[in-house]
Parts: sequence; structure tokens; C-alpha cells
Amino acid sequence: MLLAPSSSAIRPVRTRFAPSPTGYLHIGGARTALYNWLYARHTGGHFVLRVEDTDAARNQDTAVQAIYDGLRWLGLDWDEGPGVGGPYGPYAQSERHEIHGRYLEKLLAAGLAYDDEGAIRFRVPDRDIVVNDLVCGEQRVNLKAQGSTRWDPETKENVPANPDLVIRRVDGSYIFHFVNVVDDIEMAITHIIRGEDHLPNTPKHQALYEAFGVEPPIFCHIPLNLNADGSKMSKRDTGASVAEYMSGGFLPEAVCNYIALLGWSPKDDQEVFTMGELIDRFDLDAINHSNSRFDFEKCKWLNGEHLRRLAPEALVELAQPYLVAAGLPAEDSRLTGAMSLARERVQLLTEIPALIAPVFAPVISYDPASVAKVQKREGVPAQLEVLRRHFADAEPWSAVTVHDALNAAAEELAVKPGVLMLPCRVSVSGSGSGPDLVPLLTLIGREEVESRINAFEQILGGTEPSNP
RNA sequence: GACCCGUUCGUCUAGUGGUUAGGACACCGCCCUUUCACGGCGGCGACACGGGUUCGAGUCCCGUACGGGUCGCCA
Repeated sequence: MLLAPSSSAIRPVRTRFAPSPTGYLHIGGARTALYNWLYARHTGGHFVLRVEDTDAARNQDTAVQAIYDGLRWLGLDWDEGPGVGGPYGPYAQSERHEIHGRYLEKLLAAGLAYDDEGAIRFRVPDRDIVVNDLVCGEQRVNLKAQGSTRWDPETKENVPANPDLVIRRVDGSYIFHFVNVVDDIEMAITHIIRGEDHLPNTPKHQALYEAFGVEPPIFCHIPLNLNADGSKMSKRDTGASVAEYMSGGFLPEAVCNYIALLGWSPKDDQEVFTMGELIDRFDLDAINHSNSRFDFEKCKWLNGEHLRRLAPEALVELAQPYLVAAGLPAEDSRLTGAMSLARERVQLLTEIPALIAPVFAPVISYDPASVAKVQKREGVPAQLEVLRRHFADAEPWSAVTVHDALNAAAEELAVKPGVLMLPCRVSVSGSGSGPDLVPLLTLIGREEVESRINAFEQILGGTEPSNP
């Protein structure tokens, strides 16, 4: 009973993400969830979250929580699932026993399943099963022929095997392949978007759909994400857990943007997308066919791009926890101005405190290398003296007057303004690099700038730095 | 081992028979009479290999190599 999936076009799209509670949300899983979510949003359909827990793994609240937290942080809200309910519940596999039992009965009654020493096996048909995958094309396999041998990794050889699928264990619990299909049928899932690692299993699922006389959903197997070195990404690898991004100063929309691009292409040169744009542009026909490697640097760059598109006020909001942790004021009239400076060079929210600290820090921590660089120069104390004099005349203290003062000092000394910038910068921030100097000085204020230049002159004069 | 998926700059990718093979990250250089950064400009850098088909192939076909995946009473 092979049925073409064409008629499903009239059904409202229903996608699902079905993670097992492993205690963390893998970035690859996050991408799978994202694609399902995007497709549902793109088509105006529904996105379902179903937790594939098992009896044995029950009561692992924290393990499930990590998945919820990750999805919520990414902004991938589910229309049906744990916490929100829905017409096709329950949404935890462990609570769907009766349903699974009912489907098992169907198979048993039709003679398509049988008891094997207490376990129950699904009788696999002896004919080609055809799967149509949106990405990988047509897959054709005879499960009976293929399953009659099994690879034994111990002896490294093929050994005879029973091709019929165990669907219920001796202990009465059900096997993944079976519950997966049953739940997808029951939840009226129309599109299965999942990792390519499931592709070889799909003919088994197809056979089950056919056994139940149900039109299978549209399969879409997406290529995998690998580590930078091409190895499989596992729990311990850098960037593998969404939790790292949550605490590492990333913006959820930047992470979504990046992982969306790993495996899907907008087919043009746009790289920075808002969530709305992703929803708009995302479609299944533009999914790539080959595996990709995770480039943490590009992910950071993209995060910087998203940060740069934010209003300073929004940045103040987002930086709150990092400011507090760094002992910086969480509320201050200069914060917005400081953010618009930090915004220009920031990639991660975690970098913000160091960037704006000079605006607020009463004590400068001098970077030895930067100080040494200044010390090597001739005539710096005299230059700072002239600079300070012009700063004293800047009235009122503003970006314009500070800028003019800097230029005037340079003119008097017959040097380019740039020559004065390094000593000035190190004086007020302790570092040779940082936000744009003039706005930084403006923000710090005349009094504080002058006293920091004073302090730095003393250091250059041979007095021991109070803060090496 | 069998079966499946794949292979364009280091990485992410555009490219659907005729292109100087385009963009982005990273890297390098220059510019922004102001350092670092941001931005702008430029540079480096790729069609895995071998056969076909074709007037013509990154694009189609076959093979090889390489990478990944799957073969559980795991999910």
C-alpha cells in the first residue's frame, strides 16, 4: 500500500522535535529543532515538542529541563508539548503506553508481529521498501535481505541475524523505531526533519507506516554538523552544548542565524538574518547535502554583527548580568554612551565589562606591554603636559571640544594627533587598545581624565606604578 | 564487511552545460590627515582523482579515493 505523499500538501504542516533527555541540548539537536521550528513558522503550521524519554530514564527532571531551557533560550517555542499541552498529548513517550499497546495489537491482529521468546518482533516484508527523502532522494531496500546478516563489531564479520524488528522488549517496554512511528502517526506529523544519521533507519519506519496502512510523512534528512577537524561532535567538544552559548555571551538569534546557515543556504549573499527573516526565507528545498564543520570564530563574528545592530539601550539590558559580575554599575547615566562605544568592537557580551571598565573604573590597571610601549617613546611627559593643558581649556567638555583639544595639542607639538593617542589612551584606560578615544574621553569626564594623565605622568617619571 | 549519504578556497557556501568560478569567516596589505577595533578597498586561496557523454563539464554518467552515517531487546 504505497501512497504518494502528495496529498499531504493540503494538510496543515506539523513538525516535531523529539529529543531524548540527555541532560543537555546538543548544538546539532538545536539545529534540528530550529529547522523544524522554522519550517512550521514559515508555513504557518505547528511545531510539536515530544520528549522521547523511557521508563528507565524516568524522573530525570533536570535532564529534560536542560532541553527546555535551551529551546526557550533559542526562542524555539513549541505549540504543543510539555508545559503547553495540546490535542495530541501526552507529549512524553513514557506516558503513551496505552497508545503504543493499541498499535501493537493492530500488528498482532494482522499477523504482522509475533512473539519471540517474550519479545515481540515486527515481520519485515520481503520486498523493496521505497523511501522518498526530500534531501537524499529515493532510497530502496529489501529489509528482509539486508537484515538477514548483522555486522559484529567484536569479530569484525557479518553474522546471520533475524531481519524482523524487535518492537517490544521482554520487559514490556517499546523500541524507539516503533514508538517513533506510532507517535508521529498519532500526532499527525506531516514532515520529519531530522539528522541524516536516521536515514538508514527510515526504511524500517516506512515499512511500519505501510503495515499500519498510513501514509508516511515527508522525510527530510539533514546533513550532520561535525567538529572543526571533521570528527563527530560529542558532548565534551567545544561548542557542543547550547548551554555554552547561553553563558558565553552569545545572542540566541545569532546562534540560530549561524546554525541555520550550517546546512541551509538562502542562495544569495546575505549572512546576517533576524529570526523573522529566517522564517521568511527558510525552506526545505534549499537544504544542503553535505556535512558541515562548526566554525566557532565565524559564529562569534556573526554574534558581533547582531550585537552591532542592537540599540545601546538594549545592550545595557543584555549586559546586566555581566556588568554585575564584573562589579560595574548596572545603572548609570553613562552606560548607554559606553555601550555605543563597546558595540563597535564587541563580539561577545562577556567582553563588554572589560571594554567599558575605563569609563567607570576608579583604579586603572595598567597593561605592562602598553606601558612599556609608551615608555620607549621620547618626550611623552611633555606631550601629556601639553595635552592636559588643552584639555583644561576645553569648554564645555564635549566630543567636539575634546577632539579640538587633541588636534590643538598636536599642532602645538608639531606632531600628528595619532602620536598623542597612545599615551593618552594608556593614561586613561591602562591599555593600548579599546573603544574610540575621543568619545571615551568625553564619557570619562575632564576631571577624571586629567587626574589619570597626572597619575600616568608620575609612573613615567619613575615613580613606582601603584598598580603594576 | 554490507548498505546509504556526501566531496567548490583552511571553514561556511553561490553556482543547475559556455562565469576572469561569486560572497562570507579567518589571514595579509592599504585607506578612514586618530592607535586597536568598526567600516571601505585590495590580496592570498577551491571545482578530490580518472574515465566517458558533449562543439564545450564544477555542473550529466561510470569508476576510484577520501570523509561521514547505519547495521541493538540505545535513542
